[in-house]
Amino acid sequence: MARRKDHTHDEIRSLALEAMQQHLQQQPADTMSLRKLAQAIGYSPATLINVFGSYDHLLLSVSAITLDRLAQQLAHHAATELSPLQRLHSFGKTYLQFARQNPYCWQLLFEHRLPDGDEIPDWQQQRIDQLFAIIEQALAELSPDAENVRQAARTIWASVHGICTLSLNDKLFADHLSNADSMIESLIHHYINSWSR
Amino acid sequence: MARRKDHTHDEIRSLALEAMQQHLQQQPADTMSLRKLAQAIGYSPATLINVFGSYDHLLLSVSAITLDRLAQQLAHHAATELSPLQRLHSFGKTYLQFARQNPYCWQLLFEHRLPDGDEIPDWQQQRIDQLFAIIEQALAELSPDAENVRQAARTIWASVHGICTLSLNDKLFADHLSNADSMIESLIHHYINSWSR
DNA sequence: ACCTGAACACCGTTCAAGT
DNA sequence: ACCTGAACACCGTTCAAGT
Repeated sequence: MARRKDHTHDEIRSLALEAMQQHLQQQPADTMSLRKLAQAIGYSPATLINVFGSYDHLLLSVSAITLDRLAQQLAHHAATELSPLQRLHSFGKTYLQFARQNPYCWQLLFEHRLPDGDEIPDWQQQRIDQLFAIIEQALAELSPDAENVRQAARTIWASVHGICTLSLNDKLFADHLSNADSMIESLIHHYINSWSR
Repeated sequence: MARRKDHTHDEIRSLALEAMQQHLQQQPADTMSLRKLAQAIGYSPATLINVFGSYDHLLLSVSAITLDRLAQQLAHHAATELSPLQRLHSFGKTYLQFARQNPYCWQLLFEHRLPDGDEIPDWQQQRIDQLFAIIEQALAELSPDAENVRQAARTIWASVHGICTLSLNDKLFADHLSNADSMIESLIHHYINSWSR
């Protein structure tokens, strides 16, 4: 058949990741497949398996990019001239906004699991640690107790995350569509109000 | 081939749902399939499609049962002789415990989405409303403001849910394994502490 | 009327064979 | 060495044909 070899390994990587991300702007991950993706970039399914190891690892690479984009937006909106409390509210707002603007990337990031014994790579966890750092920094300015800060940061993140998840999946059963925003505000306001006392 | 007809429609329903639930005690939903399930109960895949409409609707029926089991446990542990605050803590604790004891049922319940335009049936939403009622009842005893109660109930539920989700998926990156418990306690304590003031 | 075998249009992955 | 066609072992769903 037609030999390709027009691209290096890394170029094929980029082509595939780009095509997948473009798909995720419109449709959920499970409407794409290795075969469709391969056809979209003009290579065979087997080539993509060669490059990424498996379709699951291809999806994991997309999630890594999503995590980077999320981290970038969060860092950008948490400008240090804001007060700690303002930064926390900004974190929640930006997190929800990102989830809304990238629903299918976001779903993939948090719902895709590697099969069986495959472990989440270290570089993926390091990315998450960076997100926690934003919250922890703000909290540290509100309370000196380090261990408390670790737990409070995780509690706030997970709570904000839960509100976003259920909001995206329409499982909040709230009256107004915009309720997730005020729920996050309410959460951060009340939690910090008591926690930082 | 061998005619079955040994069972009524409803009996086939039960057989399939039972077999799926048994599978979910050990393995995630995506390791089962319509074909395997059909074979497990001695019918053809097409029969299950006849009975449930589609494999997706079969999975939805399993989730309905899961939701009922969850509601039952929550109601059981929220005995009215406890104080409102105690009942809220009991809710969080029971919710996490259920998620831990039924990880694959729980994942299916919250991650499975019907394709495209299929709406979540009314009877499923009614089940969720019952869960909110438990929280709302406790909150109502702490504050008279009805609209506030609705939002606070949803905020607390979604937050507890988020902590459970991330804990189950090992995405909390916490030091101790038992941290989800104390995070939920922290969340409810601080939120209510400020909210009910 | 109820059930299903066979067909249909797909999957991800492997690997011998081609260039 | 790099890539892939074809094969393998699966999917969910449909429907004509059997009882």
